[in-house]
Amino acid sequence: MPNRQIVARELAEIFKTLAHPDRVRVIEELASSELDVNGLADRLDLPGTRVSQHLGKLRAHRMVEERRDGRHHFYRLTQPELARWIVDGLAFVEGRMQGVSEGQIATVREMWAGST
Amino acid sequence: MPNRQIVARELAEIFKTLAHPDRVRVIEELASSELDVNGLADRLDLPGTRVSQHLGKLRAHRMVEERRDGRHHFYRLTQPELARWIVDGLAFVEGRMQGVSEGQIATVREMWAGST
DNA sequence: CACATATCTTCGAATCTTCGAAGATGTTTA
DNA sequence: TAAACATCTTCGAAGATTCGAAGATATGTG
Repeated sequence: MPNRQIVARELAEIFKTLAHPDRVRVIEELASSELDVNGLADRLDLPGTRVSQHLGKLRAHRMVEERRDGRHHFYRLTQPELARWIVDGLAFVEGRMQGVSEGQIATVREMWAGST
Repeated sequence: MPNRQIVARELAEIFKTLAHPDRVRVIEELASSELDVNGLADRLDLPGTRVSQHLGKLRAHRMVEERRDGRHHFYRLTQPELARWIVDGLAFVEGRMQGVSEGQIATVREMWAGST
């Protein structure tokens, strides 16, 4: 009856998949629009090759889906609610951050969670 | 104006802290009751020394708080809502698991989320 | 005080992750 | 077809994580 353990293992896999700042940012970008690798690389100011590697991991865990159009590979969230859930996790960030006020966190929360 | 990056970094820290099945289980145990290290070790069937190491990491990230009574160190969640948020993450587990039906996941969800 | 109990910390090996560089694949353009 | 473009995969070094074992602390007990 080790269901709890199996579920805990799966949850830990999800957390591991999200446990990199670049991947968090990728997901938050994809929350608002489908983008290709270079589109993401531009917005996040990261080398395209690195974005590709992160997408490979997100793809392996079925967190993103790919649509190819010519030489472009467009990505979108498999489950868009994932982005919202991550933003909800900000509740556990507040009070842990040096040099960033709660107001600033609220601003980011709105940018990400937001309709803006 | 790299607030988004700072916030992404903090979120990734949280995910990293949760990115181990034992720590997920520790948090879900603490959701229902305060426990000492051996109490956790018994319930999770893990060596106490390992539980202690995991608690050390959770403590470092202020996810648990310690109360000492004699030689016992009792732990509880700093923010009990954390356990609920983790359970909400199960929404992103379903469909990814081999050998465990959705009914079984639902059962675990109830055990953890639940009033039981 | 000596001893047992409860927990923490340190150490080191095995394993995993990250990241840039280089090479492979597929697509469009000239 | 050659060249440019977009992306993926592989490789290897540097760094981080995990885990048991051993040693350090602190608190009760006889």
